[in-house]
Amino acid sequence: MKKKERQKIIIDEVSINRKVSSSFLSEKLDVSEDTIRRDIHELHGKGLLTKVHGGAISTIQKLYHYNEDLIYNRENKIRIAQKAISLIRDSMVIIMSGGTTNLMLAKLFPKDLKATIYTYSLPIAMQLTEHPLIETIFIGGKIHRNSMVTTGIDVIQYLSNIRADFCFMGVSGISIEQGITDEGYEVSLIKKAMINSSDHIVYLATSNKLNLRHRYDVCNLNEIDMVLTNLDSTDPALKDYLKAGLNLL
Amino acid sequence: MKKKERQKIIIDEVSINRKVSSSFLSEKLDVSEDTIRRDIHELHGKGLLTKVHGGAISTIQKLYHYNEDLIYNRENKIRIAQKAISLIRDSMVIIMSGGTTNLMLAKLFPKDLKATIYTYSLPIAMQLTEHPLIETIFIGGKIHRNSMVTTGIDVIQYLSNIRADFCFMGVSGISIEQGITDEGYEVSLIKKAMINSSDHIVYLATSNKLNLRHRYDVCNLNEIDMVLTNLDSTDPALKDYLKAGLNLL
DNA sequence: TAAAAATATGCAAATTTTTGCAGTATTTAG
DNA sequence: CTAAATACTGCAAAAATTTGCATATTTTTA
Repeated sequence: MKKKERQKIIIDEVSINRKVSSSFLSEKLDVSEDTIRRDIHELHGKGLLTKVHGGAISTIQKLYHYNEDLIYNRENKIRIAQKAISLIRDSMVIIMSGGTTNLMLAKLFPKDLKATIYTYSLPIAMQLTEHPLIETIFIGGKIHRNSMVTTGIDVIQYLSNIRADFCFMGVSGISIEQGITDEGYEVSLIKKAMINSSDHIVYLATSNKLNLRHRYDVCNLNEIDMVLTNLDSTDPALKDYLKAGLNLL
Repeated sequence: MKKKERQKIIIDEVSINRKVSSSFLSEKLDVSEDTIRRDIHELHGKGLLTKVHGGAISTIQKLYHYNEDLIYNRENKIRIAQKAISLIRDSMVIIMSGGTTNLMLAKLFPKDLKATIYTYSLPIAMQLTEHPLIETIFIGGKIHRNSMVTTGIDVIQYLSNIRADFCFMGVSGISIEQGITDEGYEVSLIKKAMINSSDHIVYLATSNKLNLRHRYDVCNLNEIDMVLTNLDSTDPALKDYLKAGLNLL
């Protein structure tokens, strides 16, 4: 019996019976207990079941899984996320815009972080369900298919009624002359609303987003409290931003 | 070079350059063009890039992927979803509650279906982003971690302002005496609100949900327009439901 | 506490998957 | 239309992964 088939049967058994022993599975599947043990170890690593002494118990099944390997510029995004995490304290209220840097941040939040997070991004909301102490509020609206965020007047209205400590903003582009800009008109209005509802604006940018300008203005440089990039804050590429008075980390 | 590593490099190249030729990749990675062709074929099958003549072009990256193999009772859910699809027409307004049967339905909607769909479920919303002609409206609120749906007064209020043709309701339990019931108080209120906002209530139930009762009432049998199960409507297990005057398919 | 059961580790053998090649079929460009 | 480039199929060899076993270690049970 091939490994994949076998592991599917293990998942089904655990789903039906809640707890299953390695010896039972070994007999049922006609393989050694060692093989079952390995399978259980692997499935546990994927979060599909929980390994216990002598067997396995079922886990709430998450059908959607996040493939981190696919993130472009992943190491840089991890670096940025780690800088962002150093700003966060328990009991904060945070707004997160979309994008993969924010998604990486959501993933890397400490598992014991206690916070309230507002977001309009489906992937980020899904990722936040893995954090037991985070209260996630999803801002509803019409789904924009490609970016998997909500749009529309509902989103802007909702944002205008909340007050957050921090807004972590990503995706768009930043330049000295224009500040933060975005490709879409509606998204730019939503981001403006996020900024208006937050005490501190932290812009997350991989270095390829620096000096990039889009069609719609979101805010000026002087409205941003801090920019977090994968570069060291002494990097020559950031010289002009420092000179413009921006806080870098 | 191992296959996984190689495929990651292919994805990165396509992301950077938008279009890449098989011969370029073959040289760069020092493998035969046949191997590249196979890789591209496999990555195309996973939706990670688009195969074109002589190479590949990039696809919008979806980082969250749906593992259909993990759905318990999958074949039964497909059967139910197919029955549900036979009820749907273009330009309908539909409310979908949570659960894996509804998720399967979302997946199996025709790719050319034109409809407006309201949902409070993160996985279902994500699945609906694969349907180019479906307008998905996500009902915001506080995320309930395990079931990945939104909860709270916001959801109920939002629902009270819309009017849908159909509500496809799943998960809970159904019995002759109590009708539809649910495990959670708040979810039961939300489901009541879904029912109040819909012209037709269609309950989706795998046979193991029949004669199952939970703590909180959602609605009586006589409020349900139709029940779709994996069983044939002449099945003995459904006799009492037919006698109670229920429509079955 | 001692004995039994479960787990972890290393390894060779077994199994499965991948690869390049040769030949054939299809598509593209001139 | 023809020639060149690309794609597909089948296959044997190579590579990668999996498996059961033996042994040592750890955990659980009585």
